[in-house]
Amino acid sequence: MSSAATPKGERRRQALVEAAADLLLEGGFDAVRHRSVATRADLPLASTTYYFESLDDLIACAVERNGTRDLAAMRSRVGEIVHLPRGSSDTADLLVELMIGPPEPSETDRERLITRYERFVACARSAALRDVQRRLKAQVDEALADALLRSDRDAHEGTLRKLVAIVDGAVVSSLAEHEMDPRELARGMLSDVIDILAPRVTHPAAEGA
Amino acid sequence: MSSAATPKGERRRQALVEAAADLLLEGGFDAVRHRSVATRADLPLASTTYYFESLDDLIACAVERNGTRDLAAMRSRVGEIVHLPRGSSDTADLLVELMIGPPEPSETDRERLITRYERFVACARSAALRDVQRRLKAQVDEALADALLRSDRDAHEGTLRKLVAIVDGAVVSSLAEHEMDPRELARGMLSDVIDILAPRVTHPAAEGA
Amino acid sequence: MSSAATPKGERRRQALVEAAADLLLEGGFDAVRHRSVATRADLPLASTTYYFESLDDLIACAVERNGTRDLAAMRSRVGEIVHLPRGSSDTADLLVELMIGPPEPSETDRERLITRYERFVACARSAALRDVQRRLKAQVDEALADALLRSDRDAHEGTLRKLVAIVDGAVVSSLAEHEMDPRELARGMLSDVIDILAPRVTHPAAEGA
Amino acid sequence: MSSAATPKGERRRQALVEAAADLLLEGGFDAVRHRSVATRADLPLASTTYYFESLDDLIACAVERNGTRDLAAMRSRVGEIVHLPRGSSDTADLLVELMIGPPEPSETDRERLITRYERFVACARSAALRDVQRRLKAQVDEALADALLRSDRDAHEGTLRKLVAIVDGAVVSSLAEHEMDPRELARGMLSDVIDILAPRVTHPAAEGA
DNA sequence: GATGAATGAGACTTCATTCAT
DNA sequence: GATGAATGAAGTCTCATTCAT
Repeated sequence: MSSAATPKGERRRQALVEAAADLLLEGGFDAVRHRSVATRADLPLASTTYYFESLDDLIACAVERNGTRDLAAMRSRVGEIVHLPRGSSDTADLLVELMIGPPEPSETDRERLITRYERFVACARSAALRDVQRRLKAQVDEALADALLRSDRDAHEGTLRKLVAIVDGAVVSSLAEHEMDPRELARGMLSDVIDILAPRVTHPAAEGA
Repeated sequence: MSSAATPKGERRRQALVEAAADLLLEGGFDAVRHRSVATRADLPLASTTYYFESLDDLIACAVERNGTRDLAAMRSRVGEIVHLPRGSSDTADLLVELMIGPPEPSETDRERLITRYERFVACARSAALRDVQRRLKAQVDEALADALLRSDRDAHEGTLRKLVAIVDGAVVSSLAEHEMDPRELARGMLSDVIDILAPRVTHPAAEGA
Repeated sequence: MSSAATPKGERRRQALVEAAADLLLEGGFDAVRHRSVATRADLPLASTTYYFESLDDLIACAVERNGTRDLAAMRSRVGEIVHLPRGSSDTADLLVELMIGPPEPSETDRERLITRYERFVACARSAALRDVQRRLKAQVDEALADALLRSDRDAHEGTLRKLVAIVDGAVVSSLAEHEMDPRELARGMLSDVIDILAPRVTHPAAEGA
Repeated sequence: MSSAATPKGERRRQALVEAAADLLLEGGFDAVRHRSVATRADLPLASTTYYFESLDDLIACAVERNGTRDLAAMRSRVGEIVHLPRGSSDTADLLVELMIGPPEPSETDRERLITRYERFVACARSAALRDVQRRLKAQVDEALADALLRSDRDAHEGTLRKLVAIVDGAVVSSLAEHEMDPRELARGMLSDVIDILAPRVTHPAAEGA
């Protein structure tokens, strides 16, 4: 039996989380309802309250799921990049690549991005989501540090945080302007700063060269 | 009679927008309902559908109102600052002061900040809000440029945009961590970058000195 | 227009109260639900929450309605009795007649009686019902005093209260024994006591004779 | 092992009855649910339907349990009273003491009282509860007769029943008026009647003295 | 122009009971 | 024998919107 590893109950619970997470991506928080989740998961309506204390509880799980997916996507991008970038513009590219994803994003990619910042902002009014986010943030920070500070352990973590903030700010700006590509915006914003800061971050040797 | 200029209908419409904007600040989008708005404005329930095509329409107006309030607050802070900052850390202080507001913020200040980023993010799924935001953004950018590029018209607008992005990114991060002060976070992130970029932005003479 | 006296809204509200009151009679508190009331009144489900703050509110109104009906029935029995009873057993008969109703009671009569004591007991756990009951009790006491102390204003009200308590106690006992007629039980219990007390209550002259 | 006498199944069954009886005291019939009972008894949810045909069945058992507790409390009060009361007011005191309990009642005492009359009234609509009540009533009557007619076997049982009815009626009245003490009310109501009836009931000799 | 009245749709949740194990 | 899992039915209540006046 292939399901031996995960008992049926847990599988169903996860199906609901998955369904809720998908709805979250597609339609935001307002799209997550007992009914919509149950229908999407092809499970009875009452299963949503059977497996979760409340809808807020289910939503928190879905948010975490999407955060984890987001993180996994980021990590898989880290894995795909074998060689560290040499020049400064490559550093911008790399960070953008990791945080935002590939160019010519699919609709899903865009939704994933929107959902990430919806999550950040939703934390402002929800203690439960703040808990979720705290856990996620630690892992994301670690993944990014792994990828970008790998070759230079002395580089300021603080500098990385600034670059991340620039990207976050760029993306948030781009969300409000449909026609603007968040990658381009973020890349443009990063480049100048990186020209000055990044060498010290990732390529101390490059400066000496 | 001061109300002679604005006919009753318009005054009522504005009262509803005002009420909805307040609710938006206090409780986010979910708090804005026909009934809650009408009650808050002390007007009949049906007036909310009489003066607005739909709840979404009313919400869009309320979002714009809050954006305008936010902008006005920013402008009034610009007016309060007589002397331009001298050093680089002052530039960070100034930008933070303008974008985030005074230290030891009131609950209202915090709500205003949350609401701003809720607005940004909500634009991602609402074309109507994007329209609103486009109009607002132009004015905010102008106000910030006025204040910060006043003494150096040649300075890159692009650089200002980067600094703004850093603050936006910092604030978005801080929303998810209740205990973290967005001002401190933003100031810290700005300072290093400004050490390098800002002199060219606001104080070209300072470098020569 | 025959409805000029009571506007439509009020008529509907009353129809709901009436429906709820009937359900209360027929099935007790558990039978009063939004759906059952709306169906019975042949009105939309949402009307129950439109006209009443909550189901408890509606129930309180229905309880009051039944109390008022009960009182009206009692008063009409007072009206039917032209001559005061002469002898002691007549006093028992009279009180029983007034408080319990005619012999060979219809099913409705029995339900009315049950509902009365359900009301008393429900007050123990519901402050809202206590308020209702306070109002009703005053009127019932007055009606009974009117009927029984009419000819002897000096008679102790306290004595009447004791007789009422005996009837109440008798009825409560009879509720638990289907086969026992509350009238018989109450009458039997009253007679002995009345032999001694009642003359002083209603027929002081009789003693002198 | 004290539990050897009662097999596990029976012990669990009783634990459920106990839990349901407690809930009945604390919150009335509405508080008794499969889930609340199981949780309170710290037993699996399904045990409630495993050991009982239905919730109504479980409730009937709980009602009986509370009736038995009530009876036991009454009997223990009988046991505490060594000397019979001398005067008539003592008879009122005694009956009140036995039926209602000690002055300055605890919250639990009050709940016990409420629950007793909830039981009486609930019988009106439930044949199952009437069966329960029939059994209980016989025992209560016997206990009261034991205590009050002990010294005078010839005294009318009917008279006792009247006194009991007065107390029942007084308590039912007091349930609807939170601020009124059922003991005071019952005592007041009894005293006059007892002045006349009670001597013949409990102390024929006392009169001669 | 304005609004009180109204309601269909759907929200979240509870719960008695069944059933496979 | 026991129980974890499950769910259909129904509960209370909210709400955007319509419409007659």
